[in-house]
Amino acid sequence: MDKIGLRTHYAKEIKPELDSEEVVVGGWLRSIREHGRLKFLVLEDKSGSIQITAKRGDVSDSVFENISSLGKEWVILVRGKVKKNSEAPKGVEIVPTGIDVLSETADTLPLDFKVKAELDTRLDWRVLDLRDPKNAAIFKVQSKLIEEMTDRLRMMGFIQVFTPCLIGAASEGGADVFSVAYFDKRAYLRQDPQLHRELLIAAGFDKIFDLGPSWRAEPSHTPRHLCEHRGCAVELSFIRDETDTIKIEEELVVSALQGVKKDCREELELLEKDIKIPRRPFPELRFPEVYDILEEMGKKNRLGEGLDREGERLLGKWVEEKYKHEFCFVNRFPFESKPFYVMRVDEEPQWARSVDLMFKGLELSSGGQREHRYDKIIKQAKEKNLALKNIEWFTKFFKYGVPPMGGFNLGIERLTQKLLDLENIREATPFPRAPERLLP
RNA sequence: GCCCCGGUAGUGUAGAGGCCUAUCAUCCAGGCCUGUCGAGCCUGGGACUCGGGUUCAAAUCCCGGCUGGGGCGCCA
Repeated sequence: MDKIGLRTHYAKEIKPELDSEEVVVGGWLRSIREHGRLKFLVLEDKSGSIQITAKRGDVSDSVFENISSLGKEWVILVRGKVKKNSEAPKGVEIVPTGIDVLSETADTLPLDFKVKAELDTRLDWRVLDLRDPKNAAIFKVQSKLIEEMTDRLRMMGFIQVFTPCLIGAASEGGADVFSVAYFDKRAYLRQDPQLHRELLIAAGFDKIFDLGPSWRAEPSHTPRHLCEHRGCAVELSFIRDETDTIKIEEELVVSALQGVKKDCREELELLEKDIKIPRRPFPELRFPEVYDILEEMGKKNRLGEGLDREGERLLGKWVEEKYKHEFCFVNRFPFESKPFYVMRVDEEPQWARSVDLMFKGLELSSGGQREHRYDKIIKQAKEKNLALKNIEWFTKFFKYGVPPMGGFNLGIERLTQKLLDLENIREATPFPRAPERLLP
């Protein structure tokens, strides 16, 4: 491809070996340091930063004087000559022959790299906030996580599908849904791509994944909830039981972490994080033993109860102490606490083949084996007091040949948050949607 | 949805009825400086969330609004 764009090099590509070469770099002006007859600029682009050095006499008077009129975060294009210099930060700098201003800023910036602003303020000014390489690094890591998981899935024979975000009937009950006007009808934003994945399995797709958003209309004021989040949602058929989905999920998580550890060195350094690759297999805890563990730790539970926040934390702590592991699967949740479509253990119907993946005491995903037998689905829907008519669009297909299947939906933002120990999940999405935040 | 806590220059803070003409850092403007490292020094600029109330006196106490955070529920 022919050379396109205004630049000849990215900042990172300016190396001492290019000494004396004419280059053009472009980016944001991060710092201006004036020392009378000597002025330093730091220009940063997506690749990194490079120092621009102007000595009176070494550069033209107009370039020299012009530097004083520039401001932080202006977008500039610098033409100049590369100079190898051991006194420069990376052993190299650029002596400018011309500086073009592409864009200026208002007087005072609403954020300041030197002062740690509150998250809410940062999010109000998110675009500027993301210019801090530390904040941008989060999304380079996130991109890698997704890349590794989807590469791995494709390697294992999964194909990517898109299931609808707009649905005609609120699917699961439980979580509240957003409703939207749909011509003269009411539609809902999906809470989970779950049911349509099952239908594709019923169609014979065998191994699929959907990477996309889900919405929850819950006014959750916590550092781990968003109103809009993304999931890597996997579904596969002809499984022996829910432990097959566990194996796939484990594989994905380990691959993702290995990829980040290998390819995100600079980002992890900026974020001051070290990735521990989890030992396999991950511990798997099952109900009702989970009750015993919690009781051992001083928490009483009612039979039929799932995990609450305290339970999650205690379990995380227990696994950390007992197995020295940050991950664990929790299996065989009480059917009482799960939706109608899960598969129960036939011999012990109070327990479901429902699996959560926990990471550092937080639920990362939900899944397990789904009920594929029509009669059972109908029976379970009745038990949950669902109006059969409302779910007929889904259940009717199970009369026509559906194999055993299972899957899970792994929360991308939660994985990112826990992996990087971010205090708030809102830091793990560029433009978070929370009960009080719909802009920018 | 329930409970708890907060809101002071652009940003982050100090402040606990009169010591507030409001602290400090950063920021912005101007000045000095030939090797800085998100420089340093000097001068200047910039704020009490809004509306009521109590009091001789309110950033400070009380009530309400707006707004943000946290805990729980629910969940990815």
